[in-house]
Amino acid sequence: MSDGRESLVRGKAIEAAWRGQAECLGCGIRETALFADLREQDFALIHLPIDEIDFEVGTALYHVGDPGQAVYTIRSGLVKLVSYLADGGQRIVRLLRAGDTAGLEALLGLEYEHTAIALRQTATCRIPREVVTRLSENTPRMHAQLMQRWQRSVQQADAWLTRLSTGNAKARVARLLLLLREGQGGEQCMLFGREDMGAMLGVTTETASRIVAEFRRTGILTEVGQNRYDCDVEALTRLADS
Amino acid sequence: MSDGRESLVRGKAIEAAWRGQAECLGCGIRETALFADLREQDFALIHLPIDEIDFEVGTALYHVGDPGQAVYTIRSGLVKLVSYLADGGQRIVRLLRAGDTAGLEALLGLEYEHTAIALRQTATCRIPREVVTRLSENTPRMHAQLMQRWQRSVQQADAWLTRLSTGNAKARVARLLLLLREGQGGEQCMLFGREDMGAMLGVTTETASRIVAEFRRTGILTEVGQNRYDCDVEALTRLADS
DNA sequence: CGGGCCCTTGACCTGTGTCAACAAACGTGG
DNA sequence: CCACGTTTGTTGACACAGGTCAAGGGCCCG
Repeated sequence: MSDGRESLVRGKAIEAAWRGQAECLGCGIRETALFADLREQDFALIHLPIDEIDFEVGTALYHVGDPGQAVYTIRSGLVKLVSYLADGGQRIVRLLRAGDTAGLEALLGLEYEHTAIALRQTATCRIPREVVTRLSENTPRMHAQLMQRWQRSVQQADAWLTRLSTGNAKARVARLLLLLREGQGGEQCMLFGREDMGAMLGVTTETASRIVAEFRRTGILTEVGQNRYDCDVEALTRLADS
Repeated sequence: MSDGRESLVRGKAIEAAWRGQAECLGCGIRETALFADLREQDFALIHLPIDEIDFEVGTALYHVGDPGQAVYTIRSGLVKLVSYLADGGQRIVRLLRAGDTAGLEALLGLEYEHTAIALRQTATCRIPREVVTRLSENTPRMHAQLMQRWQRSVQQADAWLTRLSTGNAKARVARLLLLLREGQGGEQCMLFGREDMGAMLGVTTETASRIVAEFRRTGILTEVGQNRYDCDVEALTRLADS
């Protein structure tokens, strides 16, 4: 079970000291993050601490239904957004990577819509809601960035439906592999638990397992380490649109 | 075939005269629309014509790939957002109803991400991109509304995945019917072509047809007119979470 | 009245879910 | 560091939901 609530018990979030505006300004990933377009003067508007928080694999950034008090910029790692279904099952509706923003709904004063769980060791910046609100009231640059973030979320959600939840199981797995490969250069890609794969693709754990196993037998995937695979992009692309 | 491109040929969009700011101010559905929170002074910022455009059933508001020059507020009717798949098939990723906004991606200078097609006679207001841009640069009220629109899109996309693309076909149809019923009071709901139903649920036309037919035989649905059905909400709710 | 179009239904077959067993990997505590 | 229990991945057998292909019927429109 990769249930976030349980995970919180065993895992532990590591909270770093407040870095403050100087750090934000010089942040290594700022150009891809929420604060990308901000100018020096804008940072003076930050009046609340922005914490750097790391999450162990399996721990939750936040849970569905929690009051949304902050957004999170993903500095590195991988986060799944989980929706729990009426029947108790779960469905992963999106993945967030370095540069992505989690919990935008907090900016509207809403509760979080999903549970966000780290799939790998993940580094984040926790930005209090009020900080973003104040910035976006005072600079159109923040405003534009927010629109882009929202648009990206919608686009990813749509792609998730059309690419990962459509077609037969083999094609879905192929598309997922291709999606994982891009965004981490090279021909390699890192997989995760079969249960999570199933929850992303809308198939059972067994089906996910069977297909990965078959891909390995046919040489489309070659294990090069702990859940790390080398993949035959050619073959996958062919399978992806079938 | 309910292909938007063909539809444009037979259908015809009816363009009304420009109503201008006075009309917007007094618009009957403004409180639910994009301009909901605007104040009187804000309307002075509108410097381009906002056309009222009606679309016949089957005609397209815009096509995927078109340069996004405007957003559309749906005044009444029903619009499907269609994504075309690699294999030539199509998938409906969302439905827009009165008060919803279509084509928000235009505000970022992007091409339209989908093809938007009227499922019923639909009345819209076409708002040029520059109008919204200028408004949102000058009033935080526009800004807040836009955020809400984006959030709503994401939420709907996620719900589409978890409710309409998960579980067995019967449950999906049941959830679709419940979704159609809400938002048009009463126990009634209006269906559309089986092909469209299939494209929404990720099943074939035949499966959609079979299930609707079965629901009619078992009395869960009762036809009360041209594609209009009375539905047993109890039974549907039971089927929906199975 | 004739031609399409869409809905419905049947027969058949394949893909996936389900249930169950086992193996491998992992973590934990002695 | 090893032994044990737990979790996770793999595989098989089987059943069934849904896809596919094909035919027929109703309805609207020209």
